Amino acid sequence: MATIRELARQCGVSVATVSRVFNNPEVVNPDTRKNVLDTAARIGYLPNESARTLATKKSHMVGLVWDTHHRRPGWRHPFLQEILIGLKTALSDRGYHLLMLATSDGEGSHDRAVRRHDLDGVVFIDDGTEDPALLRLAASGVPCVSLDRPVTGPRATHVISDNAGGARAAVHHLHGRGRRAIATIAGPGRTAPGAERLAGYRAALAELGLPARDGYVAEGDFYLAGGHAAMRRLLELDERPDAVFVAGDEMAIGAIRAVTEAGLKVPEDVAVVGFDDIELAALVQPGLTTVAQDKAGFGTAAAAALVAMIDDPAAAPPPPSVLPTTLVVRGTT
Amino acid sequence: MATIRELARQCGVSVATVSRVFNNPEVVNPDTRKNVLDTAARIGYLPNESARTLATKKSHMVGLVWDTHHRRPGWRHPFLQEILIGLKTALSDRGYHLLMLATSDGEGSHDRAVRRHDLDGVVFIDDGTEDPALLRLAASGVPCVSLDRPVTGPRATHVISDNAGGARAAVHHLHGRGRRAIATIAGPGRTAPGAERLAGYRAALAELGLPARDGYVAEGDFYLAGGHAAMRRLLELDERPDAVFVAGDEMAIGAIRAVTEAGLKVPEDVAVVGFDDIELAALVQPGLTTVAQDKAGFGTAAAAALVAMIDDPAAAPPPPSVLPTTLVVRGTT
DNA sequence: CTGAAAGCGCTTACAG
DNA sequence: CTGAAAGCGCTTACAG
Repeated sequence: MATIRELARQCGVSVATVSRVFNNPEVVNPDTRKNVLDTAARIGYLPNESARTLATKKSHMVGLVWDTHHRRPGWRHPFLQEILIGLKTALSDRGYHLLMLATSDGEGSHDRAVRRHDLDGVVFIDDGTEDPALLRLAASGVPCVSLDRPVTGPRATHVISDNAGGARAAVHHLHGRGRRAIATIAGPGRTAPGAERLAGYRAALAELGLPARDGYVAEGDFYLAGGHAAMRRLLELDERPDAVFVAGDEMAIGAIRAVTEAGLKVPEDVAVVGFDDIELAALVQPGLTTVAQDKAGFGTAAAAALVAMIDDPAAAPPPPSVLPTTLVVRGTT
Repeated sequence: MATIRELARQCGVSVATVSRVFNNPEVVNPDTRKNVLDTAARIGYLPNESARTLATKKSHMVGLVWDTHHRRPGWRHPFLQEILIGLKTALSDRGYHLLMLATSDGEGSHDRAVRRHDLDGVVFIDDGTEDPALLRLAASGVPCVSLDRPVTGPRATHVISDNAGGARAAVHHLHGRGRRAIATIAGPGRTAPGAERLAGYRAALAELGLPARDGYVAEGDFYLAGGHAAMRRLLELDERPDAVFVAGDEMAIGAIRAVTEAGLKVPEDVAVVGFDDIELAALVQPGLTTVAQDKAGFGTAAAAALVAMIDDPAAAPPPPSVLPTTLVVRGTT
């Protein structure tokens, strides 16, 4: 592979000049610039990234921490693919690559990988665990953006859906459909989406003057089986709910199954609203009414926040992005 | 950050010795080795990857080419997440990170990124397009493994499901259920899975002595809407099929919808077998009988092939991995 | 078993 | 606008 030295030789200039052509083009004479560019294209010169990183401490790579799955086996994100597309696209438009950080590597932990590779920033996808390496990272001053979970750090911010708002909209919708005995199947309280959606549910009840009955809150785990089990508990109540706001679509589908198995009908006997708007929501019969998240928005917002921090090391971290949600009404309400 | 020089100073040895401790430990005196390791841990020394890569030309990173989605908008993999988990885990166990290669970056194309970053290998996830940059890459001698698509190159191999075998099993299963008018909804002929599953279907018909009727082959696009449209065409045939092998689960779900909309029943009037065994297959009602692919197997097989090529630059590429499939019988047959 | 030295391919003050 | 030189943090023959 041609090196900068070789290119410089062929152009009859110094390596410094070649370097400037690529990094600071406006400072070099237009003619020599053109000459360098042309012969670079001709001989197939490509700057070596390791050498650049070594010299500048900028790797043009952003780490992605996802799935500490040795700890939470089977953990899945409901729309990881959409997030990755959004992230990758937005990042690459700005010249950054995404490095998927391994969890079980010999480097020990994520913060080590970040230092070893001179990563310019990192994005976490929350898996609901408290990873000390992640907290160290956020505290270390490396630009960090966390998805679905607040973080604090000198250069850390997060992007999250308007979970409470979405939950409120769901409950108001149910109320508008004439339902008054509205229960909820919540996500795990240790996750921000779980906690915030539950808070939104409660706020909506208060706004609507509906009583907050203890038994009407069943906690699930965001998975189908959890939703199924939670719904069964709800159906055994003396005052059976006539509607349920479920904090995740997978759980909602499990819940619907439980309703059907009990010989009841959705939405006639029990109306159901989910959260997420996963692909499946439109495919089940009847279609699932749900609170749609801006899936691609996670990636683009994260990339924008990251790049802002990287570009201006002195700036305060951007405020958290709160992505609006949209109620999508289908057949279950 | 502590550098090797600083660590060497603190240990009273040369940087060469420190380097050996990390790269060739058996060659250094046990006592000095221990000393180096201990003080490295104490002062938090971490070897800088860019410097290592610059010196050795090994980056310990593998590129992932996925989603040239500016060209095929909306393209999705039915089980990308499972593949990524398998890949990442297997690779990281061997000390490699995964770099997601951007498509729209300033580097132009994938083969450039590979050279710039000294990537040790690359894995492609087929999107059904012919990317010249990918062909160049495979031809260049960089270790390559392609998923779901044959490639040729001095150090290239691929991993693919036993598509024909799976298709045959599906048709034989339908035949065993007493069906004799068995149609198929095929994937795009330009993709290997599309072509091979169709070939398997035809082979099975021949084995069973069933006629191969022209109208019984409808081509879809692997997506729901395509399966729906294809099924409608099949239902309009004079000799309506009583069974259909659909080359992908999403299409199968679309096909089932078309059957239902036509006032017919699955499986009574038309039995359906899909391919993939996506999560959804177990969730629809009735459950979709389908040919399951070894989803995690893609990642682990790819990682193994890649590492084998990386570890032995002189070796011939490993033969293609053909992953066995499994028929999962549920309610649609 | 260990050290001195060259080299990997860039960038960036510093002079001019 | 351009060049000479130092430096980024490692690895690896080559001697000893």
